[in-house]
Amino acid sequence: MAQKHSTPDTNQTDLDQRKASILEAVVAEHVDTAQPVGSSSVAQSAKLEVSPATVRSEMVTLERQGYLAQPHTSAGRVPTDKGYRYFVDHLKSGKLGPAKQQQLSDFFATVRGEVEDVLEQTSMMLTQLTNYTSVVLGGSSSNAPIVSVQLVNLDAHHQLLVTVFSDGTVLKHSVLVDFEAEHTDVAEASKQLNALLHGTTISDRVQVPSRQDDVATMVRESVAVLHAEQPTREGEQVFITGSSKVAESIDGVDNVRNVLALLEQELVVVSMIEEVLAEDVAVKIGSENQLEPLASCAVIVAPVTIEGETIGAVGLLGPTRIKYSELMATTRSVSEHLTKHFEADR
Amino acid sequence: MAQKHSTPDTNQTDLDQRKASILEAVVAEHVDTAQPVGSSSVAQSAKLEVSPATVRSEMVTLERQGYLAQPHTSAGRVPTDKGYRYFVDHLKSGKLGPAKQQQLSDFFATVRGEVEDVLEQTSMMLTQLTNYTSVVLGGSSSNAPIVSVQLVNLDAHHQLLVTVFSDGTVLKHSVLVDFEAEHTDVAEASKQLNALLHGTTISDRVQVPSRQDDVATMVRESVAVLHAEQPTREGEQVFITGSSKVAESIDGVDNVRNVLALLEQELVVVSMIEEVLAEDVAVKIGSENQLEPLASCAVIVAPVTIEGETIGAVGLLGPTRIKYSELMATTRSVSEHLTKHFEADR
DNA sequence: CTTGGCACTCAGTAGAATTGACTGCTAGTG
DNA sequence: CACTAGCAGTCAATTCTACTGAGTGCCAAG
Repeated sequence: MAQKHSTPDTNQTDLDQRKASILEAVVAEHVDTAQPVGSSSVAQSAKLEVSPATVRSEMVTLERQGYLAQPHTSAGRVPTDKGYRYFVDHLKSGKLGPAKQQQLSDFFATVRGEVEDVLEQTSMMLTQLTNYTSVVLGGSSSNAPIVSVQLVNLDAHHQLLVTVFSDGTVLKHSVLVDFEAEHTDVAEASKQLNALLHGTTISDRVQVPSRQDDVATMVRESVAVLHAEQPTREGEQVFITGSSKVAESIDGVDNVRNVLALLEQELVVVSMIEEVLAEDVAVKIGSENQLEPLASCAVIVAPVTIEGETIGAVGLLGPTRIKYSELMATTRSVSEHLTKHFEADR
Repeated sequence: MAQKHSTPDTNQTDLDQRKASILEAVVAEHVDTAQPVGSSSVAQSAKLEVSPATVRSEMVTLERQGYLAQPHTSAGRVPTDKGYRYFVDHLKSGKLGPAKQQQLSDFFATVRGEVEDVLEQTSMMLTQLTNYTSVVLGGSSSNAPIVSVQLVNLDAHHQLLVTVFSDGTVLKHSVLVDFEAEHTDVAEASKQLNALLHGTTISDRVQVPSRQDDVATMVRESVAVLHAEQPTREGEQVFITGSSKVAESIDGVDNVRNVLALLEQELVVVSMIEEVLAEDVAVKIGSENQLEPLASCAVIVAPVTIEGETIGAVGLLGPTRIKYSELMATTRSVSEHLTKHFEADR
């Protein structure tokens, strides 16, 4: 069998040179026009000098193999998710246009301020640059050691616990007590808390005093409320920009609604991004996404690392019909810039 | 002239009893069906027992006066913005269904945590309750006096200034110095800052030491960076929930996009809400909104006050075609609950 | 002033005819 | 055997036509 046909019919991961070119041409044109593309236009555009008829027969096998699909009999072909996947996998990493490269450099040269602000502005910039929805993730603080803890009196029954972590994150929690707290006691509790917690992380457990006086009570309360932080992944920072772009790039009102609803659930977004990162895959196409509403979307993600450790991520969300090469380059570049930016800060 | 016609033709603010009923009926049915409403259905639904023909002639004058409009000759009538305005102005304040009332009470009975969290959850609840986009605004911190200031060492050149305000707001700023800061110096600077700033507000100007030693420099830097906060309205908290509802309630992809884009610019939203509050009007209908993209939207806003002072706002955004009575009651109720909630905290 | 009646208007719908961009197939060619 | 030209077939999209029906404006009579 395999000798009879020059192209074996098993599910192979590599395609004929010509088939690959045809697939590439189909992707390119469909990304461009949003229309199904026919054999004749492929025959013209692809480097191969063959007749439309030949292209057609190739497309038939590409369709059988699942790389292309036909909306209906008399229409042209459209890439399937698998088709895009092949295209992406065999993409030689494109580079960024010099104009955009410049724009990026300029941005990172001028941006400054708190980490949150930088991340948010990066997200905005990315949206503006690509015209798609952008997601930027900042790492959770739960691993950083505590640098300072302070209990502040708001009123007699009402204290505020302010915790500063070594990475600059600040967390606040209110602490309520059922006695009238003296200023001096609050100060003392603050001191003890510092001694107790300095250098520990939020997941470390510490020995709290069991005495029943006011100071000890406040210390116990404070530690408890801080440790309660753990399970809820507070401190994860998510910046989603350009949700409105969903409305113009995704079609179908229902789709738009579902994707927007999804974006509103930030936790879902975070876990989605993390899943993608964990698999060390930078692109998820259509149904490759676990989340049903994203069946018509493509997600591009790149990690932000410091000293080899992933501390965040940069993501883009668009329809499957996007310029993968360009957007992947952009995303990669932004993540690299961010990495460099944070390393310079240390 | 005025004697001949019982209804003078000048632009009066009050309508004939019967015209009012007709307008009301048109609004009611159009809100319900989203369709233009015809004379006969009005004749049936309105309390008045008149023939469709009579209704028709009344509708002609209502249209001439600008309360109604016809999409095209052979269609029914649709309320104009002015029509809705009249309807809203003459609405006797409706009340909330007992089910929703219960739901609200339950929510506020169980909600707790930081102010931000309460506001955010309120926004979510409001969206869930109404199925429209909800905006909740928390007051700016710039007016609250400072309770505590602390300078924390992150590394040698890198300090973090943590400021706590009497209302529980916490602000952080990084402070960079070009010398290696001693731990003891940082502690001393922290102490001086506290002495200097405790009790002042962010807009108060204070005397800073002019000495050139390390401690004084850090103090100066810190005060400067804190006071720089002023112009940018940091500390305003905006919680926008249910943006995805825009996609289902507003029609026209372009409209959806524009409204979403607007919501993304939080500053714009804030100023919009503030404008509405300043005029002490709770509802803006269609073109009454200054912002062009909102021409097909209605905005309902209610203030949240503590001791007579406005510290925030609760808002709803939907199409002009909404149940004003119910939603206004809901918004009012939520704002009252919030007000009570925060007063109880004091 | 109100009403029933009537002619008129016009968006929306349904069906038929047409178009045109495709394909799949087949027979022919180097 | 790979390729191609040509042709018949398919089917969404478009256009046209006729029709329907909700709703109006107007008028004449009560």
